[in-house]
Amino acid sequence: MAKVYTIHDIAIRLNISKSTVSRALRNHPDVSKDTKAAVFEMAEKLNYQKNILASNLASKSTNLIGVVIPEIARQHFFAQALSGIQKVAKEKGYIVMVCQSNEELQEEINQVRALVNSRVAGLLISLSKETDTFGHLQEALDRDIPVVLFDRGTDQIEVSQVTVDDYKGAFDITNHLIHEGYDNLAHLSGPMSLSISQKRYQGFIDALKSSGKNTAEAIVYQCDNLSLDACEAVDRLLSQKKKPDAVFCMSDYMAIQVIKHLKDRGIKIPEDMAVAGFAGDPITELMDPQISTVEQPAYDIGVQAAKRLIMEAESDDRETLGFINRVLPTAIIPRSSTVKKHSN
Amino acid sequence: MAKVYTIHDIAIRLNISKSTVSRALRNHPDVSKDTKAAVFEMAEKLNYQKNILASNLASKSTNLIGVVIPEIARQHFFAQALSGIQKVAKEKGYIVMVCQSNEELQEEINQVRALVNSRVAGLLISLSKETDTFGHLQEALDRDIPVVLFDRGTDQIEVSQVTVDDYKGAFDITNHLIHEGYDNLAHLSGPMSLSISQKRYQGFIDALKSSGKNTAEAIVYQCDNLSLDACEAVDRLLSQKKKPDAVFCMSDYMAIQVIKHLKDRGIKIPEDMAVAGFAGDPITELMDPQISTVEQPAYDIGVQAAKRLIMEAESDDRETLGFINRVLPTAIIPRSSTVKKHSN
DNA sequence: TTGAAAGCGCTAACAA
DNA sequence: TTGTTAGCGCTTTCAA
Repeated sequence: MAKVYTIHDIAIRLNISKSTVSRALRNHPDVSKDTKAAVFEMAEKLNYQKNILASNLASKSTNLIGVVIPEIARQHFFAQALSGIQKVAKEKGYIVMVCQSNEELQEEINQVRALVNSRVAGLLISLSKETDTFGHLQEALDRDIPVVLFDRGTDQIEVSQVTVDDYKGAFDITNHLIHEGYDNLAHLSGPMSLSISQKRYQGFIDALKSSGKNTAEAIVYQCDNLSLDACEAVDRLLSQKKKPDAVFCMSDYMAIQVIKHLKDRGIKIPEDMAVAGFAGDPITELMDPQISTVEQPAYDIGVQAAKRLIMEAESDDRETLGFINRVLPTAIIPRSSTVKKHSN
Repeated sequence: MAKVYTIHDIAIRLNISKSTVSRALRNHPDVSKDTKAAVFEMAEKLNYQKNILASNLASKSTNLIGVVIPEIARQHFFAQALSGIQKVAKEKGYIVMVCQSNEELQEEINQVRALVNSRVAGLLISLSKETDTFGHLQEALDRDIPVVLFDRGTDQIEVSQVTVDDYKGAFDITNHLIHEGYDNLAHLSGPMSLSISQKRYQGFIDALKSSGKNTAEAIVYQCDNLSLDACEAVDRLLSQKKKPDAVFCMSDYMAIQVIKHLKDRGIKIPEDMAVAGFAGDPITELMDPQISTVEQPAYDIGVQAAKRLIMEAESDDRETLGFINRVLPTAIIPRSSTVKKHSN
């Protein structure tokens, strides 16, 4: 096993003190150019690598950012956001630790605790669908660890948040449906515990209202389980007395599944039923038909959330820094799953 | 800011020594039941959380597992494998740090270095497509940090590996194509720097051979860029003098894109051209047509790789432990993208 | 500009 | 079974 050198080894060899080596390595201004040069050279020569544990322990701070997301599989959004986070983290010299809550509150709590115990510099969290209590976040804040919520936020606790305009996205895509001539709209919503579900639902409802539709009759099927049983959902849609001619799904993955089941039953899309999703997953463009969706700036959400977190982590006056609540724009992408071929 | 208690605080309050508290907390056998109870009670009362940095520094070991994967977006496989890793890690009390290399060698090196500097207990790596040098892995090994390669391995360095039977999967799916009556097969391979590309390619070739086909004529289009330009690939396929009637793509994502472009040109699948993928991404089942693919035990790869890594990390005699080279089975899933409706 | 010394919070001999 | 002591490798006063 290769010997691991420490600042002590460098100090001995250079006949200077540990402290000077430590300073030199961190590019402290109070170290002469020559000493620095010598230290760096020796460090290079010995292939010295700073012991981060010791460094963090002594300085009482880490360069770790903890990220907790619900689930990474099947969610292109989170993969993208993560890339954004990692890009910023890298630029600023932080290391990212990613954990999944699997949409479970208890797991989210465990992960946050573990991260807090690892003395992370800050926490980036997208809430699980079960999260209706926020003590675990408060614990982090109490320990002076900043928390920034991204995509899935809440107004139950005061922290910075970077989200997307879910309401407007839903409103716009619903409007698009209406303008395409669909008359009897349905919505497959997510669990109402999630703020994004609520906002998308509200956007849907308000778009109906603003077009003078009777929202009482609007068909809404709430899928508490995000990986819905599309088969059942489709059954429900088709068994309505007044069959819907368009359905707005709260996620792209839902839309994909719904489309499959509709096609299996010989239902033409969009002629017999239009289907729209939400998220802007690139896969929607590769489907047949291509799926209309609401694009989210996933990467950018990650970037902004991470930037803000680091700003809060490095601030010496968090009090006056306050919190931000950034809402990034969404954009609808109309495609053939909602646009009839000869309908214009 | 909430006060953070240490073992010192507990010791003072209980009028015992720090060491006893430390032992009690770790459930050391040499501590009386009563003392333990008292310590745990006080720890609970003060909401004591062990400082992992200090603990790790003193014990010269961490409970961190570093994972480096090429890219998480668009790769259901890695998301799944990650879940398997996290499950095992959690069971055994480890924390997982995930990094992406973005298929770049330099980035992979950086991540490995960062992880090594964080004194991880072990490294789980799936090589980037550019990785053709292994000094960074050797550095980790030299520091006595075990490395286990998963999915994307190499025989250039001696470490444990958990992979999948890429060769057989490719062989079987090609055979399936042949048995379905396709005659002129093409293969869209990945970069040959990747062992998985090589093996899948070889499986394809050998299956042709074993059926007495002329492999010299086999159409192979190598996509060095994993996110291939499907449009171009399809062009190439269609411009062959002897147009292929089936194409085996080295990934599901490739297959999805190829299918889209074929359909755009009015080519019927599988009548005019059959398309098969590789990976077993659940999305393949939701596509139209459903895509034949080769299933990989993604979650299980993660589980096995993590178990092995932890075994190596916790072993006090790595020498005699040696290395393993576990190859998990693949299974082909024939679906309608390769099975003609009335073809049996 | 440099060094000495104390200490971050914990673990781990060694003694008692 | 418990306490004492000495670190782990670094940062950070305080003095020089």
